[in-house]
Amino acid sequence: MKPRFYVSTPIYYVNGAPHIGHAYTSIAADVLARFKRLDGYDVFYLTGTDEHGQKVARAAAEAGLGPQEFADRVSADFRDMADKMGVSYDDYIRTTEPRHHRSCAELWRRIAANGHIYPGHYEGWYSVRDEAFHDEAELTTAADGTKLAPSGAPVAWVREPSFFFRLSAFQDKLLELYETQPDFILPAGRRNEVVSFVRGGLRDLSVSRTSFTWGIPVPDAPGHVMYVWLDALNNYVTACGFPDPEAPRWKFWPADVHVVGKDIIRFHAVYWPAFLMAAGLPLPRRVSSHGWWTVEGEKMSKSLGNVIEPRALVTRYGRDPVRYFLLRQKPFGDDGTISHPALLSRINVELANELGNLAQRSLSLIARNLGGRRPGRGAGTAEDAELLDAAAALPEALRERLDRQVFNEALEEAWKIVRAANAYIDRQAPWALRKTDPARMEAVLRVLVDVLRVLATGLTAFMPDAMGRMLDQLGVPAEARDFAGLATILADGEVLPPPVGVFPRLVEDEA
RNA sequence: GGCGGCGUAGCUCAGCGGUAGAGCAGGGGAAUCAUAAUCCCUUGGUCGGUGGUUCAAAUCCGCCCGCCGCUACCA
Repeated sequence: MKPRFYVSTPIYYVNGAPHIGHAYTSIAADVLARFKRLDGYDVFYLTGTDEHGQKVARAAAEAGLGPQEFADRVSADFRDMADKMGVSYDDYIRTTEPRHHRSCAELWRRIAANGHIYPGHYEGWYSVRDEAFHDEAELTTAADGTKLAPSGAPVAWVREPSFFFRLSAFQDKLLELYETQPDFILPAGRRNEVVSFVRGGLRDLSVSRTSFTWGIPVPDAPGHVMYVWLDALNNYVTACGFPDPEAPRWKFWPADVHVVGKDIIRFHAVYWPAFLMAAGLPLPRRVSSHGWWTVEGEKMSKSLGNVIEPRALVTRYGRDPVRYFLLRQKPFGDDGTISHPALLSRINVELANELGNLAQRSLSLIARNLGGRRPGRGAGTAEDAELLDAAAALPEALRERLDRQVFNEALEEAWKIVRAANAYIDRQAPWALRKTDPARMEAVLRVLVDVLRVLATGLTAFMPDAMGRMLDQLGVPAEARDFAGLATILADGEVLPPPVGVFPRLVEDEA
C-alpha cells in the first residue's frame, strides 16, 4: 500500500480578490503535493474558499448580490487563479457546501458532548463602524466623554449571548504537544512565539454569534451561527468525509502539513488542535508558516496600488518561472521582496543560462554529432562518477529539504548539480572530443543526459510544464517520470526529438 | 512595558569556541558546443559597539545602540 500524504492550504476568504500571497501559499503546497506524488505517495491536496461571516455578507450587499451568489463568483475566481498557477488540488472545498454544514454541526455536537462548550455572554467595547471589538487599553476618551477606538470611531459596550469554548482547559495539553512534537510548528521562531503565547494563559473563546446570520447555524440554538474560525478550520476534516468513518478520504486524516501564512498561525497551531482535542479527533502533524512578499521593499496595499495579481505575473513571465522564483527567492518563513529586476535575474541567469542552456548545449551536441540518438554509456571516469553520484543523491537531498519546507534550500541543492554539470561539460569539452575521441564524446554526452534526467525529474514538482518538456526531449517515457522510474536505465540509440529551448531568455524591454 | 529574534564582504545570507565563507555584483583570464549562454582565477569584511569568560570568541555571558516579530476572539 502506498504511503499517504495530506497537504492543505488555508481556505481563502472570499472577501477580496486573489493576490500574490494566496498564490504563494498554494504554489508552495502544490510543490509538496507534486513532490510526494513523484516519491510514490498517495496524495490528497486540499484547497478552497471560506465564505461565511459578516464581511462577506456586507461585501455581497455592496456588490448588490446575495451572499451565496457573491461567494460563488469570488470562489470561482480563486479557483481560476489556482488553475492558472498550475495548482494540482485534489479537492476544492467551499464552506457553503452541504457537506461542510453537516461536518461542522457534528464537530460542534462532539465538542459540546464532551463538555467543552458552555453558554454565556460575549461583551466588550464594540465599534459598529470598524465591525470590531476593542480592548479597553487601546481606547481613548473624547472631549465629551465618549470612548473612541484607535480608528477614531465611537465604541459602545455591547453584550450578546454566546457560546464559549473551553480553550483554557487545553493550555497544558497544547504545551505538551509543542514539547513532544517540536516540529509541529515551523519555522522554529514561530513555534516559540506560539509557545510563549500559550504559556501566557488562554482565555475561553467565544464561538457563536447572534449579530448576523451568514454562517453555519449552531445545532439546537436558534439565532446562533458558528464563529468563523471554528467553521473555517473544520474544512480540513470535512474534506476527508467527516463525520463518516467509512468515507474514502477519511484515511487521509490527520493532515501531514497545513501550509499557512504567518498571520494565521495561532488559529492553526492553538485553536485548531484544541478543537480537535475537544472533539476527540487526531491532530495534524504540522503547521508550516510562511512570510510575506513586499513589492520593491514596500508592503502591498490597495492604496499604494502595488498589489500584484498572480495571473498577470504568469502572463508576463510564464507560469513555471514564476513558481520557481517564488520558492527560490527567499527563505519560506521570511518576508521577501518581489521586483522586476529580481525576477529577470533569477529567470535569465538560473533558468535560461544555467539550466536551460545546459540542456540545450548537451542536446544540440547529441543532435548534431550523434544523429539525435541517445548516446550509450562509456567506461566511465572518476569525474563521470562524481557528477553522476551527486545527481543520484539529489532525490534524497530534496526529500530532506521539502520535509522541512525549506524550498529555497531544495532548489539550491538542485542548482549545485546544475553548476557542476556546466563545469563538467566545459572540462570534458565534448565538442573537442568529437575529432579526437568520439567514443569518449558519446560517454560524456550520456552522463549529461542522465544528469539532466535526474534534475528534470526532481524539479518537476516545482516546474511541471517546463520539466515535462525537458523530459520529452530526453525521451523519458511517461511511466518512468517519478523517482522510482529513475531506476529504469534509458535505452541507448533511441532517436530524441530536436532540441528546443525550455526557458527562453527574457529581453529587457519594459520597466 | 513584557517575551523573543536579528545586526558578518557593495547586495542577499551561511557559519555559531580553534587564526573569516557562499551566491550575486566588481576585476582578470579561458573556451567557443550552447538561449553572447559557460568555465577558471580574483579584489573585497576592525563579523553593530563595549566590557567579560577562555589557552583561544562572529561563535558563550553582561551592558549599550539599531532593526524586526509576538503580546487573543476584525479571514
